[in-house]
Amino acid sequence: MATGRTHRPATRSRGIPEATVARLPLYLRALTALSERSVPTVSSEELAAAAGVNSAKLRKDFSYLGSYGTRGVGYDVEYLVYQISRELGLTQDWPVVIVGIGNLGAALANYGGFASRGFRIAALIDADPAQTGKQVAGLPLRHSDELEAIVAANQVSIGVIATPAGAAQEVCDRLVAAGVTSILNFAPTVLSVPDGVDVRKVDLSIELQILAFHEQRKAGEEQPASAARPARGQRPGTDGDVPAVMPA
Amino acid sequence: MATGRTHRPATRSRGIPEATVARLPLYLRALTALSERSVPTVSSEELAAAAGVNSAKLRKDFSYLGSYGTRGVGYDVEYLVYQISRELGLTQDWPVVIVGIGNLGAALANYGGFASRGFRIAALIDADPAQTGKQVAGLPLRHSDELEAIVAANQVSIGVIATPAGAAQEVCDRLVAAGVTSILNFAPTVLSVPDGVDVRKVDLSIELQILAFHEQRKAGEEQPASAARPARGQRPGTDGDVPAVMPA
DNA sequence: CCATCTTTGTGCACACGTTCACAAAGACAT
DNA sequence: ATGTCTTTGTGAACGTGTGCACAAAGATGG
Repeated sequence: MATGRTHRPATRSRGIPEATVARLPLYLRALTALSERSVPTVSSEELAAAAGVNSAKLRKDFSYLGSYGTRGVGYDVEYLVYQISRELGLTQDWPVVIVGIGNLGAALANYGGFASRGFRIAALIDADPAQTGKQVAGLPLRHSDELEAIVAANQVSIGVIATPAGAAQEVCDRLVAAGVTSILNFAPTVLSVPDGVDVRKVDLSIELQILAFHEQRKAGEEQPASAARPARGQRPGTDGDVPAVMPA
Repeated sequence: MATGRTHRPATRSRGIPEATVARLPLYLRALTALSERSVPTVSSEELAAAAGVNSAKLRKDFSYLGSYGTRGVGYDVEYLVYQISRELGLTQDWPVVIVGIGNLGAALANYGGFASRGFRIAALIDADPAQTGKQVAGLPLRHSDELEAIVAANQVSIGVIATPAGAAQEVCDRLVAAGVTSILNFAPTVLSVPDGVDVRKVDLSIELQILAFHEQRKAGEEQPASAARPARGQRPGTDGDVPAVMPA
C-alpha cells in the first residue's frame, strides 16, 4: 500500500473497497485510450489485459460500481469512462496547490496528466523569495507567505508537498490549517495530520529499496546460502563487537 | 499497492511478506534518524510512532527478520539499522540508470536519497541528441544509442524509466534485453515484461485521483445523496440522462 | 421462437494482512 | 536469589483481497 492514512479503519469508503478504488484510475486510462481510437465496446478480458490485471478482478471491481456491461458483448467504452470518472470525482474541478518548486515541483507542474483529469493547478508556492514571480509551466511562483490566502481564495482542498523533508511537516500543518483536507506528499517524511485529512505518499527511495530487496533475492537464488541469513536468537550487545554496523 | 508485478503468486519472497518488505524502508529511515541522534535503543512503541505504523505490526514485521530486540528494553538502533539494511540488500552497491532526463528525470538525478542508500547512478540516458553531453547533477547525459553498452559495462540490474509514456515500453524492452531485471516506471503506461523481471510503478496522476475519490466522499457526506449514486441495474441507454458522454 | 454461443456478475474458498491480547523473556532493584 | 516491572514475540481471530468456476443474461443466427 502506498497510502499514509494515519488512522481510521482503513477501508470502508461507502462500499467500494480501497483496492478497487486504486485500480479505477488504471481502468480509466486504458478506457480513455480505447475511446480515442473510437473503439465502441470492450470485453473484460481485453480491458483487463490493457490495464495489466486479471479479468475476474476487473469484473468484480466493476460490479461494485453497478451493473454496467452487457453479457455476451462487454462494456460500452464511453459509458464506462463516464461512470468511472464520476465515481472518482473527476467530473468536477479540483484546484490543487503545489508547494516546493524545486526540480520535482517543476516536474509536477509540467506534468500533463493533471489538467487532463479534473485537476487544475491553482498556484505554485515556494519559500525562496528569490524565486517569487518566476514562471514555471506558465504559472508565476508565489511566496509561501501567501499560502493561506491562496488556499482560501481558491477553495483548494488538495495540496501537493514537494519540499525538502525538513519543511514538509510545517507546510503540511499550514495547508491543513488553511483548509486542505487531502495531501500528496513527496517529501521523505511521515506526516502527522488530524482526523479527517487524507495523506498519500510517494517515496522514490522506498520504491528503489523494495526493488533492491527482490533483486537481491533473485541473485541469491543460485548459491544456497552464504552468511546471508543470521542465526535466530542472536542477541545485540551481549559482547561488544559492533564495528559501525556489525552485530554480535 | 503500488507495484506492477505482472505475474507470479504475488508474495512468497523467501518468507518475508510483501507488505512487510514495503515497510522496512520506512523503519530504516526512522532508525537512521535515531542513529544520527545517537539514541542507543528504541521500544517498538516509539519506533512505530516515528514510522507512522502501529506497534503490533512493527513487532510482527521484525519477527520475520529474526528475534532481534530485548524484552523489557527494546531494540538496539545500530544493530537494527544493520539488519534491515542487509535484508533489503543495501549493504551492496546497486548501479542504476535513469532513462529520460526531462524535468522528472533531472529531479530524480538530483534526489539525495539514492546515494545515501546503496544506489549509485551509473548513467543518465536521454534520446535527444541535442542534450547529449550536458551535465545534470554532475553527470553527463548519454545518448540512448549507448543504452545497451552502458548497462552491460556497469552490470546495471535496476533501471528507472522517466520518459514520456509513448517511449516507455520500447525503453523497457531494451533495458530488459540488455540485462536489467528490476524497473521503476514513472511513465503512465502499463509495461509488459518477461517472467523474472520486477516492475514497480509510480504514477502521480493515479495518486491524485485516489485522493479526489476520498475528497468527494468527504464532501458528499453532508448531503444525503444527490444524483451522485446511480440506481444499480441502470442500463446504458435505457433513457437518456447522461449528457455529452452518453453511449447509444 | 428456439438453440447456441459469448461474456458478464458473483458465490465460494482460499491467501494475505492486521490487530488483539497475553505468556514468556529478560532487566533491574532489593 | 527472588520478585517486580517492562517490553518483546506470537497464537489466534478477524477483516480484506484474489481468483476460480459457473449460472444467468443476453446477443445472434437459423
